[in-house]
Amino acid sequence: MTTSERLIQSTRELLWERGYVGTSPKAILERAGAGQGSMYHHFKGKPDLALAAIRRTAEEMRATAEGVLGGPGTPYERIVGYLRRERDVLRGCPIGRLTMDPDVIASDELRAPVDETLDWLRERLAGIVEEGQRRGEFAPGLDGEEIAAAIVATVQGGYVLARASGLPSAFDAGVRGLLSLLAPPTAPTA
Amino acid sequence: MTTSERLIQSTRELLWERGYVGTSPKAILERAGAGQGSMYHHFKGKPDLALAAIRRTAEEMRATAEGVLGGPGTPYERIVGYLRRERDVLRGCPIGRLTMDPDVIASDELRAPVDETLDWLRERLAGIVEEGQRRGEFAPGLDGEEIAAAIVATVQGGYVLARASGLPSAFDAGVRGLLSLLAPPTAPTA
DNA sequence: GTCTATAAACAGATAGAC
DNA sequence: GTCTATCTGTTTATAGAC
Repeated sequence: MTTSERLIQSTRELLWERGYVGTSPKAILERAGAGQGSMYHHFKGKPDLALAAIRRTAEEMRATAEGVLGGPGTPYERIVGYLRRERDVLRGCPIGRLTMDPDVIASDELRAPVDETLDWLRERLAGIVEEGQRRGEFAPGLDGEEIAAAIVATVQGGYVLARASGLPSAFDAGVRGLLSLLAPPTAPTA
Repeated sequence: MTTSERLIQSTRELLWERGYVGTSPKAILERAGAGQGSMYHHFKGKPDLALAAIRRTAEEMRATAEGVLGGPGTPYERIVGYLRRERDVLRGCPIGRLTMDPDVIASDELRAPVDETLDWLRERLAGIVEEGQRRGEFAPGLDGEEIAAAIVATVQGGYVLARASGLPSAFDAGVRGLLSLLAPPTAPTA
């Protein structure tokens, strides 16, 4: 792996663990096994390196989600698959957590990939919900965009509950609650 | 206001704006208009002051929530009232955001008030959901604890969506989505 | 109680040798 | 391209004057 690549990977890890404000160039360099010079040769500075790292994480997250959402199954099944997919719950969402970082939110450049990723996810889910409505799986009165927003919010908020309590099961409880409300009448959970 | 009190208030503001990692004693002292000596006289250090600030914020948040949840109205109405109450959405949740702070999560002492507050809220909502079930407002098959977890998660995740996009409406969309699923059959939204 | 002085370590970046 | 100085300011805390 190239030095540039090692720097990006180390930054991704640290942004996930400690956020932007909590991550120092020194920590990145130590983890990457590189010196100051390498970082400032390949990147303009901490914000530039962080941007590259966030973009990379955003790409991967999108690909992972698409793997489930674009897979086989009915719309409801794909949504369940997305909500139930294996997650390192206590580590939180590497993209969503950046919204609590003051320096990320203060920078339109750093915020952009975060916004685009969550927006894409919401739109992708909205389309699936609407597909489910056309198939008679979900009530026709529902608003696809709003249901999608509720789904994404439940996931992001689930991380909050899990990290607060230290229990991954807190995440699952929220997901089960949402799914029990969303469950197609033809296949009730109870 | 006493110096000790000004220190706590300044810390509360900064923890909300920038989190624990992003808040320095220096910034607290400047905002409180106090010197180093005052802080180390009244508190053992940054973690001790932060703990006092977090506890205070937790108390207030609980009181605010109880004001709506313990107020008049049917269970469904009180839940709607809680979800729709005025919020500084783009500022995020002063308690929930701390779960993304590595130093808060790493400390059982700092995490405790965060955990207790969200846990209290979840239990309070669970009781209200169960009350609604007894009144025939909600489907009897639902699990109160899980629905409560979904409600809290939707709020916490709503902040994430709003801050990512810079639009408070993103929060509202998620809330509307959840409420449309939760709406009692006797009073549909559509 | 509150202030300033001092201090060791860190943050973030630049300069220039190799 | 990568490295090691070097540099300015910050972080977190202690010491001691007032």
